[in-house]
Parts: sequence; structure tokens; C-alpha cells
Amino acid sequence: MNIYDVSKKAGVSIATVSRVLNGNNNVSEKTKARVLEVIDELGYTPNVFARGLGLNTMKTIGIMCTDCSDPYLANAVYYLEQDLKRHEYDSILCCTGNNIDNKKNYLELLLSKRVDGIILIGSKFLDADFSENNAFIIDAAKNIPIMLVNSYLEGNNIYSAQCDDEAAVYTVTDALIKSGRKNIVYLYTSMSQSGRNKLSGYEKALEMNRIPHRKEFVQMCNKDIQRAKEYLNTLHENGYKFDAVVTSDDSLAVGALKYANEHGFKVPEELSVVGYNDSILAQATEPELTSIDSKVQSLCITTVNTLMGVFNGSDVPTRTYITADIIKRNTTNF
Amino acid sequence: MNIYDVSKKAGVSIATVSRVLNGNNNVSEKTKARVLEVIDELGYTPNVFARGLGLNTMKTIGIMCTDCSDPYLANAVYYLEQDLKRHEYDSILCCTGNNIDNKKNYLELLLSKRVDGIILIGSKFLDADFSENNAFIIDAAKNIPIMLVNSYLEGNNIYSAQCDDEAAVYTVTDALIKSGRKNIVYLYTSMSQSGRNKLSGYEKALEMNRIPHRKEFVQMCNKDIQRAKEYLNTLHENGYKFDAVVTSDDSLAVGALKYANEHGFKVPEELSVVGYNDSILAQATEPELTSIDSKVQSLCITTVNTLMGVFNGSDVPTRTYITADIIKRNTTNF
DNA sequence: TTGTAAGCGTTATCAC
DNA sequence: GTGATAACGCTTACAA
Repeated sequence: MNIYDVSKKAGVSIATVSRVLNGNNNVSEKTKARVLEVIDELGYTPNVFARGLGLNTMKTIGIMCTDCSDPYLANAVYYLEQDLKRHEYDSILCCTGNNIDNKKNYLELLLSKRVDGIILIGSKFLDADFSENNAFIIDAAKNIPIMLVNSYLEGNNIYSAQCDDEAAVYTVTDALIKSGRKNIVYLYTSMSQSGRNKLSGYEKALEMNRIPHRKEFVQMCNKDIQRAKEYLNTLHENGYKFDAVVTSDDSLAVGALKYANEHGFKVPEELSVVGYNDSILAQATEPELTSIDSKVQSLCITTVNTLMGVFNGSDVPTRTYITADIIKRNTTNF
Repeated sequence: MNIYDVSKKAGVSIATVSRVLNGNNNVSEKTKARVLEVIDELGYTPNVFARGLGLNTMKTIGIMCTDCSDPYLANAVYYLEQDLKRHEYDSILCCTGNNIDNKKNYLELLLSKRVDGIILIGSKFLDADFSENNAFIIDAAKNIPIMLVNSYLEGNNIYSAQCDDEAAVYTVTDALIKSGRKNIVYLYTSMSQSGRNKLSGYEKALEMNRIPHRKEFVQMCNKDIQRAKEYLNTLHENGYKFDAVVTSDDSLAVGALKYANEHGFKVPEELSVVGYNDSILAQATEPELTSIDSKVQSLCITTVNTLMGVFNGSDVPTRTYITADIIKRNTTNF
């Protein structure tokens, strides 16, 4: 069934049907009612391909994330999808994994599907060391707007919304120091762009408080609870004393709690622990985790707003910062 | 840029370009090479709308889930998306929430986008009480195949892959009883289709072991850790004795552990606890949770396989069952 | 207010 | 092995 069937049955031309369909006002109320009636009767829906062919848009946004089984990224996908739908845009989701070629291929694919914009979630799409690995993003931006959620890349038609991760970790580390902690371990998941920002917050806080920086106190653990616990065990066995653990993800904070539990250390009295992302894990542990709320939802809403602004030609900011919240629970006493 | 530009530059007709594009063999090697060269040079990509208009397919599958921030559903989205991509299908994701009208609208929207099939994740799309609320699914199946992940609906062109939730809960409850537990509380998240199956497994295990069924021992708690803990507290305060808690989700098992912790009950000696879904939570607690692995990945792979079978006209099963695994950790001693 | 007709970029069916 | 050309179903000038 197509627009001709409707026009025939309604006794009007296809142009009139099209006008009704697109809310064009140059149709008499009477004709409009008649056409609508027929459309309903026939259960007619316009063919998006034909429409897209003419208009060259399908009101669809490509969303890319490296791993949508990650709670942080999954949340972002959820908020973005919701908010885009509010603006009558659909989403095509791509989970790319971490392989650079896959990322390129998926982006290519989205481009070839003629999406109207692309949102990249998380900073795993950026390569801080080899800028040539970011070229594919800059290239893509020549065709359509590229939106970055919690990462940043300089470039035309590229927009970014970020949580101020550095400030968040700085604040929390500083608060630990001010409350008397001197030996603070920092465990992180990865050296992504936001991973670097977080680490830098930790380092700056030490510096400002003239606390010497020890490389043994900074360790990568992926998102591995066990690995975090074991690393702290290793430190302990080797005679290192520490009284606080700051992490870049709640999972690592869970590992720290398990370490404390194994050794019978009181939390937060003997060991303070801070998580990141304020995920479900933060409320699942005993005691419950002090954690940093990285404001995914705000980030996503901002991203979609900016994108809509780009579409209708408004002046929009290229870069937006949002401040994290520190959610104090029972693993710290600052 | 379009196929005409390519044909002009290559000095052939658009038909030849199209043949090259679609791997048609009726092209001389020489011409083919020349066309490919020009395509590469121009960076030409075929317009999917025009293609879709002719073929009436866009090699795209609609995926619907009620809440992709839920770890179980997010995992499913991830596996499905991955596996569909392997088969050269893209995914459009819709997170519908639980409102029935939203569900209907989103499904309508996917249909209007001319997707080639629709996958519904989880049993929240089915209404066991009012079958008229399932009619929209049966309707949709008149146009394209509908795949159900972990739910079931009788109907033409509807296919389902399910985890045998009933058997899983039965087995685990039975094991608890056989190991000496007599007063087993069952906490669940919702009365979805799979929620009912799980409950039924619990009830059957009690029945088979001639243990009387107490309505106070069965309680709905959503996914709320606190609520689970508080309900157990209430039972305790009212003098009810129980020595095991079976749950329909790890989050509720976490609540049970918090309850035990508050009262100083030893786990598993004084209180056994069983979770469900074997999520990250199961490894985050102390002691770590015995949980049921509901085999999302297998479910998803099966679903995609079946769908591909439907597309190429193979005989495929309408309904597939997969058996859950019981992951024994430290909150049980059976 | 309405209708006619061109154009969007493919694929597929013919001829040759 | 290759080239014209119709067809897919819509939107939108332009005419009436």
C-alpha cells in the first residue's frame, strides 16, 4: 500500500495526501478530515525509504559505545535514547569494543546509513597518544555533527559535554588529606582521556598539599575487583602503609573494601575508600561507598540539547562542563 | 555524489556500476577493476534510502527493551547487537519503559521504519493477565518476525528463546531443603512472565518436599536492596524464623546479606542466600553470592540464529529452552 | 485549495 | 558483457 492507494480512495491527488501527512496548512479542513479517515481505515504508513530518498534524512542518530554492558555506558545509552526520542529522533546503537578498526568500521557504517548525527559515549574513542587515531572522527565531522559524551576533541562540527573528573578527584583527595590521611593509594581502570583527568586530579591534590608522590601508590586494575584487592594485599605484604584508597570506578573501591575486610581493618577509621560513578555497587557494599556521581544524565541531556541546536542552526557551545557530585556515605569521614 | 558520477567517471553505465556494487558476475574483470578504482577515488557510498526503496529492506533489526540500564537487559542488548552485526544486520534500539502505550508506540515506530525483524528482550512485554495487551505483538508479527528473549507468546511468526527459570529456582530451593533448610523466604522483583515461572519453581519445590507454604515468606521488593533488607527485618521483628532466602535478582540477595550482617547472623551457616542473574553484584558482596546464571548470551545467540533461519526460509524451532547454571559461591553450603 | 510532474539514487529487466 | 530504462514511494516546486 502506498500514497496512491490513499489518494485514490480519498478521491484526491497524492500531493494532497502528502500535504496532510506533513501538516501543510494548504488543505481544507474537509479534505484533511477525509484523507485522515482513509489513512486510518487503510492503516497506511508512509515509506521511510522513499521519504528519506527525497529529504536525505531519516531522523536517526547513531550512538556508539565501546561496551554497553558497562553500567556507566549503558546508563548513558539509556538517557540518550530517551531524550532523542522526545525530540522525535531514533537511535541506531553500535557497540564497538575497543579495537580501533572496529570503531572506524562502525562509524563508517553509520555514515553510510545516512544518520543525521553521531554520539560517541565515553573517552575510549579518543587516543591521547596518537592523534592520527582520532582522524576518523574529524573526517566524519565533515559530513555530520559528532557529539562527544565525556571526552573532548578539537575539531570543526565536533561538540563535547564533559564531567569535570579532574576537579572531582582533586576535591575528594584534598578532603581526605585535610581530614588527616597521608598515604593515599589511587587505583584506576584505564588511561582513557577521562582516566587521565582523574589521575591528574589525584596528583594535583598531593602536590598542593606537598605530599610526595609514590609510584607504587598508583596502579591500573581494569575493572577487576579481585585485582584491586590483590594489589592492595601486595602493597601490604611489602610493608607499605596506606590509610585511604581513591578509585576511578566503584568496582575497584569494592576491591579495596574486600581487602580491608580480609585484614580486619575498620572502614573508614583505618582505611578510607572512595568510589567513582555512584553505581549500584556503591549501595551494595557494607559499609556503603562514598562515591562520585559523574552526572551521566545531565551529560546526556546537554548532548542532545546541543545536537538539536546544531540541527536548527542555533549558536551552541562547542564544549560544556558539568561538575560532579560527591555522594558521602560510610567509607569516608570527611 | 551518486552512481551517475561514478558511471560517468568510469566511462560505463550505472547498471554496470550497480553490478560491481552488488557482486554480480556479469562484469569483465577489467571493467570491474576500473569501477572499483573510481569508487575508491571518489569515496562513493551507495545511498541506503534509494537501495531500501527498491529492495524494501534496510538490513536492520529493531531491539526493544524496557530498561537498558538494567544490567541483565543491557547485557542482552550487547550480545544481540554484536551477533546481529556479525550477520551484517544493524540494530535500532528502543528503551520503552513499562508503559503499555509507549511499548505500542515504539513497536509501531519500528514497523514504520521498515525494520526486518523485531526482538523483544525480557518478559516485561507480555501481559499474563490481560491477553488483549499482547495483541499488538501478534499484530506486528503479521508483517515481520517477532523474536522474544526470555518470554513466550503463542502466535504465528513469533519465536521465543527462554531460560528455564522455573527449573532453576526449583533446583536451588530443593537443594536448600535437602541440605536441611526448612524456612525459606522468597523475595522477587516483579510478576512478569519469567517472575511467575521463578515463583512457581519455589512453590513446587516446597510442595514436593511437603513443606507448608506461608504467604508471609513470599514478598515483592522490586529491585530495591533496602526494601529486601527491611522486609526481612519486619519478619524477624514479628518473630518469624527463617534460615534461607531465595531471590529472583542479585540485588535482593544483597539486601538479605545486609540483613544478616545487621543482626550478626553467619552466612551461610545461619542464613543461606541465593541470588539470580549472576551479575557483578554477586562478586561484590562479602561473602560472595551463590547465584543463578540465566544464560543471557546463549539466549541471544539462539535468538539471532533463529531469526537468520527465518530470513532464509529454514525450518526453525518456534520455542527454545536453555537450562540455567547454578554458580555456587559462599552464601550456601549445599 | 488542489493537481501535475520532476526528482531523489538505487536495483532489475530487458534488449543488444 | 553492457547499456537503456522502468520502477520503488515519497516531497515539493510550479501551474491552475
